[in-house]
Amino acid sequence: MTTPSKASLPVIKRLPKYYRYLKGLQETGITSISSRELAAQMGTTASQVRQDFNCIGDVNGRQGIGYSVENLLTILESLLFGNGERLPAILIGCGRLGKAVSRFITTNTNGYTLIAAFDSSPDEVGKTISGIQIRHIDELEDFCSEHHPQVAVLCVPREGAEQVSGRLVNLGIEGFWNFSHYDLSVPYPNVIVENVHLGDSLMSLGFRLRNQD
Amino acid sequence: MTTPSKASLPVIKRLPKYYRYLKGLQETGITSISSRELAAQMGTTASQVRQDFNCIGDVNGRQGIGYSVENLLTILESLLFGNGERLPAILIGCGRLGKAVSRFITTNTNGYTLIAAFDSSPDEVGKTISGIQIRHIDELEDFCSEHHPQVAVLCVPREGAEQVSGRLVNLGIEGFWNFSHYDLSVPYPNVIVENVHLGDSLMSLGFRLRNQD
DNA sequence: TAGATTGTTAATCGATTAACAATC
DNA sequence: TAGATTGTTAATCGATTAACAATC
Repeated sequence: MTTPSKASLPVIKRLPKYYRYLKGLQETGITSISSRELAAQMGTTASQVRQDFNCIGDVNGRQGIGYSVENLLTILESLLFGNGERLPAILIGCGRLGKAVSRFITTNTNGYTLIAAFDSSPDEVGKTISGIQIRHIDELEDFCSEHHPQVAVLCVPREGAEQVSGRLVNLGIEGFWNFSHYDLSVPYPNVIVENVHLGDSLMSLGFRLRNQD
Repeated sequence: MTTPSKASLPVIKRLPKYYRYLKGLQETGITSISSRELAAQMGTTASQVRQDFNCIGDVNGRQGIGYSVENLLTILESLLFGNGERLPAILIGCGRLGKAVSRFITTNTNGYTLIAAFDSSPDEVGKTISGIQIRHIDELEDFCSEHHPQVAVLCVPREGAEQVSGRLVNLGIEGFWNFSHYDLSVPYPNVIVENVHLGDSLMSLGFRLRNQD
């Protein structure tokens, strides 16, 4: 019996990659895979695969045979997507980028529902974006205390990002996806931020540190 | 005299954060900063700051005083942006997301110029996006061998990403910014890919490993 | 059975942090 | 000078890799 140790951040970051790769295997009808083969295909080591699997739960690997693809996917799905409920997300900023991203969220992601959109321009308020009425940013606090969105997608200009991210953190937003070219990790040290850059371009993803994995 | 050791990947990843923070200091008129204070403000340790600075070049810190903000910015700028020339970038996929991202590149990033845009739909070809005429994707090879773009921004649907990324790697593209919900690191192990995910959503940035830092 | 592969412990590697002499 | 701070070496910490008995 395994006592799954809490997965470290590097392990957690590898999980989506396992998930997508195993999903591909499942689609081609492969039902079982060894750590050695999985590692070779994914460009890592068999040791790492086994170490990783040992902290995510009861993977039930069978000596001489390998792991059940289906079983691994079930475990990874529950870790990555929880109970399958979509996280309620709100969009902040409904300009060109916000419009495209709202479409991206509603059509290309499985993990979220967009429940509201906010903008500071009176011209945009009342208009519809991906089937959702745009609200004025002043309604943010009232809306959040009533509907408790968990994720905020920031599509505001750089200058607005700092102020609005402060409000969002205070409102208990769990994570954010930030397209504002602004580094959110400085003001909120308790929030993990993944920054992605090429030159000085920045896109970052933030989430609160949870107690468990 | 310092013999700057080659910076490791974790160090490199921290550079943009130093850059942005120091830029903010410069704007408020601060000309000098100690590792201790910089670390406190950025949420790291003074040791790490000094270790990092020691591998990026001749930072010329002065005992008892600290580092010159301007000097640090100069060093970081040259590392992050090279000679200041904008990297020629091409956009693949001119749908809703592509349109927004093209705007984002031309207005919010300093490191790139968008030199071409491609789409597979004949309806889009010939139209203009952020001031650039959309070409048919079949022209990709010819265009690249003539103009040698260094970065590709992928805004195609997930299904198209694998095939087109293979073509781009063959064409010598140095880096890509990928909005296609597709993990590029599996097929190209020599390309460093930063994946950012929240649930099953994926955005990734890829770049070829260079010999030097 | 024999070959393959797991689960887990030990060894290695690398990154972060601490310490401190040098010196502004 | 005395206090502050660097540059750099040493110590610690954590993650990755190797090894191997257990066993399918």
